[in-house]
Amino acid sequence: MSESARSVSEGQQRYSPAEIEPKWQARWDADESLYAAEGHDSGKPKFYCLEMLPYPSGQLHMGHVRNYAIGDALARFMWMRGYNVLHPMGWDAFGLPAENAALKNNTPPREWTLANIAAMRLQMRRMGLSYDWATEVTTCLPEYYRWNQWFFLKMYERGLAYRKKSKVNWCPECQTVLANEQVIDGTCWRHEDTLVEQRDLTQWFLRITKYADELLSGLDKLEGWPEKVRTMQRNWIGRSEGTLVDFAVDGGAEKITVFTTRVDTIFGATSVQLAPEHVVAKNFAASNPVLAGQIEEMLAQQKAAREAGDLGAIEKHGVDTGRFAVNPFNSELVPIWVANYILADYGTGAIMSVPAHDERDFEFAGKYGLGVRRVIVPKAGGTAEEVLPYTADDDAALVDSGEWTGESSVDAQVKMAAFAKANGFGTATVTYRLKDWGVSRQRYWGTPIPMVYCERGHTGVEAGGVVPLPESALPVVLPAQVEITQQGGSPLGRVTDFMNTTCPVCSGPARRETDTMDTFVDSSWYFYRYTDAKNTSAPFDSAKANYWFPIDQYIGGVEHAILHLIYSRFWTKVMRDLGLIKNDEPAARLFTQGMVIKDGAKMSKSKGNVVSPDLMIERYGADATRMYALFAAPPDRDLEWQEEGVAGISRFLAKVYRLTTKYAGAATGEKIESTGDTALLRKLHQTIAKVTQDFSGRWHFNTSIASIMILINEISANELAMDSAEISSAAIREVFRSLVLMLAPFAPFLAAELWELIGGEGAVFRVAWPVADAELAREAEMEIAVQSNGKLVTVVKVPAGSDEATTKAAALADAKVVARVEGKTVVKVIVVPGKLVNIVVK
RNA sequence: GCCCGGAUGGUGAAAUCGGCAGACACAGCGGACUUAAAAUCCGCAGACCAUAAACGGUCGUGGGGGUUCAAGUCCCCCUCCGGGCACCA
Repeated sequence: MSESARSVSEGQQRYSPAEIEPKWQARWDADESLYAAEGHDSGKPKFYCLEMLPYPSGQLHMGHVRNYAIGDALARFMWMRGYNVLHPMGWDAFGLPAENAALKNNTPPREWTLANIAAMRLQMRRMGLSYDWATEVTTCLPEYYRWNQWFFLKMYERGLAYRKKSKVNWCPECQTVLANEQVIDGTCWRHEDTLVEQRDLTQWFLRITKYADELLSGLDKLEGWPEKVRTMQRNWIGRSEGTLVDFAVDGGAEKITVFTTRVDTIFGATSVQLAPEHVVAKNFAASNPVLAGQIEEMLAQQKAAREAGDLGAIEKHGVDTGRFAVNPFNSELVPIWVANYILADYGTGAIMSVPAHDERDFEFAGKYGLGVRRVIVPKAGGTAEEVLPYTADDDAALVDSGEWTGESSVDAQVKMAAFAKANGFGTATVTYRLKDWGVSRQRYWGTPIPMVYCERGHTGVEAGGVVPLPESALPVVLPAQVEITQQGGSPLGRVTDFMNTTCPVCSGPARRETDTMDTFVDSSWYFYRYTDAKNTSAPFDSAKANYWFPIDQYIGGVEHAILHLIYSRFWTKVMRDLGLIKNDEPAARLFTQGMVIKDGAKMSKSKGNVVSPDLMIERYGADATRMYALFAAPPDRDLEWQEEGVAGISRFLAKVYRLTTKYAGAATGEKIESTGDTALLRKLHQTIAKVTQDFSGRWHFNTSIASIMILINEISANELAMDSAEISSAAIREVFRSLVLMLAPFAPFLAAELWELIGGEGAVFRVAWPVADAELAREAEMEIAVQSNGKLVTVVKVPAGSDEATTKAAALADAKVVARVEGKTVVKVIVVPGKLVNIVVK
């Protein structure tokens, strides 16, 4: 007789996830309707639960497992609470790794990607994740990316997509352009050791800056988003109110427009500073070889510093051009300098330098002996010689500033801007740090940009000019047979069949745009497609999107706080303005989970501390693996992966299994109420209350699971009482039924198995969530801490609901309290009913 | 430099509204069961002091100060760690 056969014969089958999980997975896989969302007419409130879609690398990692365990627990809970839940999954399937793999393995990117998707979909099914696969979205398929192209054309029509030549970030490793958002500390977001170069290229941009103000003000309303993410986006948008002021160049026709946030200090300006790239600086240099050389040197130094990754470390320096500018407020001549710390791409690339009231200007003036002129003083004690630079603008007033002398700084900022405007030499303005989104990528594995260049040109289009394709020409399909190289621009440029086409307007020869779109375009609107994934005539049906949106809960890593989460907010606003949707923001609530750490560092291949989810599933089962991911730390904090902990959860599940199977027979028992029931039912209802509360509030599933463990410990401690019928079978039935239901969001396989064993009807995660009965949950006795002067003396028991007088009397009657208080004067007694008594003595 | 987080036993953590600090687990130790081990079950477990034992005492939530009958929790100052932004005019 075999080992396992004997244990079965004893009626004590052991918990075996290796048998339970594949069995249920097969049943679930066979039932397409199991996790399908219902229609708008379901009569239930809707709940859109979404986890960020993964890049199909081929392997789920623990970060994914954690992310999906959180989302899955929530989705299942919401089903059980009677919601119509949309819980979809998809693949962010374009991107460079597929091209790298193609180079390495000689596999076409499409094949490699689709194989990875199949592998990861299977892993997700093994995890028991409740996705509606009928709505699956794969961004690298033409059914999806044709709508990227469609949106691109819509944006082009509205001037939101445009082409311009500019300095762009170039990653030599990726051999492509990067958006500003993809440059981290001067390096590529995919290659932290690769410094990004600046190149002059003609590229496609999306006009995200048009929505800068709305993207910023909308953050205030996103109360369901972490403050951290909102702050990061605010900083990224970098709105700054100020004034543009034109300084005429003395002895020249040119003018220099400076941007300042402190126009009230303009009477203190003692120089104008230009970025080395500034056009006026270049013009001066044209007739001044010495200056030209100095500017050249400055640019070279900046380039070197950028390549060393430490732009901030170069010392501020500048050169006097020998020319002067006219301050339009007082007609004073101030010297024009070129300085290395002036940024060409912020504001106008030119500033007025006011050493008395700006830290950097003060430092710079000190170095070169430029004038320092105080024009702002504190309102209170304005005559005091406070230390310069004095940079405050609240409770500050102007001095030596002509007709504005005596004005407050804040008022003067408004009035002087208005004056400049009235006199035609300036205006109030708003500047942003946010730049338009460069979306051209010189890579193969991405969405082709639906534009052609008409070679001969036709009316309104010069030779080689841009012509948008008509919608009927979509999708522009990526050619399949492409030689992938990482040199010499987009691989599409070498596919002549693709390249050579005809102009849709004049039918003359034309060549296609060979750049592809940034993959962040794909992920900017994918969650709308889930609501209508099979639509072949539109990106989605507006009625469907309007029913489901906004996303009720979006869950993902904080690393997307700027990139994906700002692009997708932008896309939502564009789609709203196209009349496709009604919502202003994609997600009402956002949750950013912590990282998964091992041995003190984020899990990564390079650190060699990766723990494979497959291995964990093999050793402990999917239920134990996902439950551990929820138990080891609250979801917003970093989680240290300790395999012993997974083993611990596995032991807990085994205990649940043993006890539930042992008492499964109680389901058919007679219905007698017993006095032994009270304590066990009390613990049950306390547990239901706790777990329910955690779901609706802060998602501290670690404490939910802890409270279920306490319940199991209590059940285990009552085994004798249950065996001897001191506890009724009705109570036993209720306890196990609720226990299994509470387990369903965390350990769905085991819950399904046990639900069947105890005779439950239907799918366990569609059964109504148990409701806590406050009456049953109430303790009969309360433990009251008794303190003397705030120090614990003893704990006394009083009947539940005892009033203040009773509680106080019980505390004062305690022998230890009497001994402590004896011989001292009781100053006062503080009673917190149900909690504590504090006797203050002298 | 600026802006967010965070710091609690050997470890992960709990304490949700200012009210018994360390729930629940991991690792550990002791015991039961076993020829033995695994598994399982029972028990111990913040530090220090005291004690034959029991009862006990003192300290304790990064450091310092404050408010309060009462502080991990509130206020002020500081240290360290993680993250974001940064010559942004």
